[in-house]
Amino acid sequence: MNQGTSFLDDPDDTREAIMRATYVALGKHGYSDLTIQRIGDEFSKSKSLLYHHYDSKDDLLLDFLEFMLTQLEEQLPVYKDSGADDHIQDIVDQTFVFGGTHTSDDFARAILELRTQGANDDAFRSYFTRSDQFVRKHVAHTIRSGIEQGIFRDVDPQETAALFQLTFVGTMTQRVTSDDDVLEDARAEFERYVRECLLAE
Amino acid sequence: MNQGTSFLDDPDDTREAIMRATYVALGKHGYSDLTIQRIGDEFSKSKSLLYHHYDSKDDLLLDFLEFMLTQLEEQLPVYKDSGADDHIQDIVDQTFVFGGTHTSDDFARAILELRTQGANDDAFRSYFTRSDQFVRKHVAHTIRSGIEQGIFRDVDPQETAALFQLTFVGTMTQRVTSDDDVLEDARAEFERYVRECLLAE
DNA sequence: AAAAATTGATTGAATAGTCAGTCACCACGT
DNA sequence: ACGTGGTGACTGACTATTCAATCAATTTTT
Repeated sequence: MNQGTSFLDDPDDTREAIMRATYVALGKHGYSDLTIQRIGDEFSKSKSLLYHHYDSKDDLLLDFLEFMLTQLEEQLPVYKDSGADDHIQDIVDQTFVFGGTHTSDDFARAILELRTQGANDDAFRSYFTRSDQFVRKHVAHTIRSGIEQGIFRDVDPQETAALFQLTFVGTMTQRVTSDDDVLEDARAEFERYVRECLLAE
Repeated sequence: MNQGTSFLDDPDDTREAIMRATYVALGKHGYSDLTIQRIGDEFSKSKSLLYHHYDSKDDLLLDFLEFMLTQLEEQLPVYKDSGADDHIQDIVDQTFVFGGTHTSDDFARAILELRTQGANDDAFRSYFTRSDQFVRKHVAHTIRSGIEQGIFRDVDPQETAALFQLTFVGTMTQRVTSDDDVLEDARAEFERYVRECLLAE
C-alpha cells in the first residue's frame, strides 16, 4: 500500500522517516546507485521494514517522487493580491534562488535526478507533467492579473508563463550539472527581459 | 586505454560500433539500468571485448560522454559572417528544434541522462562545464559581432549568451521529461524577446 | 611467429525481494 | 484484574539473480 491509507494513522512518522532516508541516500549516491540497502542504511529501522510499507522499490520511489513534488509546490510564493509585479519578482528570485529554505543544491539535485527518470519512465513523467502545468498556470494567472492591473503590458500570459517555466527548469538543470557560473549572468539578462518586455513603461 | 590512442588506428570502426551500441542500449534502458551486458547485446561482438578496449564501465561511459558532446558541438550552426541576425535565428531554431538531423528525442534523452550524472560525478560535470562554456562563447561572439554590425542593440553579450544557454538547457530538459507542450509557447515568447530586447529597432 | 582481436566460462560481490517468526499493544469477555 | 486472541510494526537470515570484471584459450591479422 502507498502512503497513509487511513486518515487516522499516526502522524505519519514512519513515512516521513523513510522519505528522509531516501532523500539522504539519494544525495549520497545518486539515483543510479540508489539501492534499497542504502536507503535502509540511512533509516533507523531495518531494511526489511521498507517492504512492509511498500510493495517494491518502484513503489517506494514513486511515493518519494510525490513527496518531493509536494515540497516543491509548497515552495511557490503565495500570491497576495497586492501587486503582481512584486509577486513576479518573488518568482524570479525563487527561480534563481539565493537562500531559500531548503533550496539547497541537494534539493535541486534530487529533483533533477527524479525528473530525468521521466525520460524513460512514464509514471515519473506524468507526475512532472502535472506539476509543470500547475506551476505554469500559477504564473499565467499572475501575469493575467498584472495585465488587468495595468502594470504589465498586453502580453500573452500563456506564452510568457511558458518561458518562465522553461527558465525555471533550465536553471535547475544548469545549477546542478555544470560549474560554469552562467546563472548570475542569465539572471541579469532575464531581469532585463522582465523590465523591457513585461513591465509596462 | 581510452579512445584511439594512436593517430594511425584503423578508422576507429570498433569504437564507433561500441558508441553506437551504448547509445542504443542507453535509449532502451535508461542510464540507471544501463549495464555492460546490455551494451554487449547491442554490439555485434561479444561483451568481453568491451573490456579489451576499456578498463572499466566508467571508462567506457566517459568516452561515450566525450563522443556525445562532440556530436552535440558539431551540431552548432557554423557562423558564416554574413548576418549575425540570421545566425542567431539558426541558433534559436536549433534550440527549439524541428527536424534537425539526429535531434530526435532519443538524442536529447541521452544527453540529458548523461548531464544529470554530472550532479554526482565530478568527471562528468567537468565535461559539461567545458561544453557549456564553448557554446556560450560561440553565442556571445555572434552577439558581439551583431552589435558591431549595428543589427543588435548594445546589450551585454556575456549575459545575453547566458540566457540563451539557459534556454537551451531548459528546452532539452523540458522536452524529454514532461508531456506538457510548453515548448511551442515558450518559443513564441522567446522570439518576442529576441525581437524586442535584442534586435535593433 | 608474434601481436592483436575475440570469446565463453567463471568469480565474488551486490542486488531486489521473501519469509518465518518476534514483539508490543489493544480490545474483549470473564 | 486477568487471560486470550488478534493485529501491525519490525527483524535477520535467506534466495535467486544480476552485476562488473577477469582470464585462459582460440582465432584472426600482421
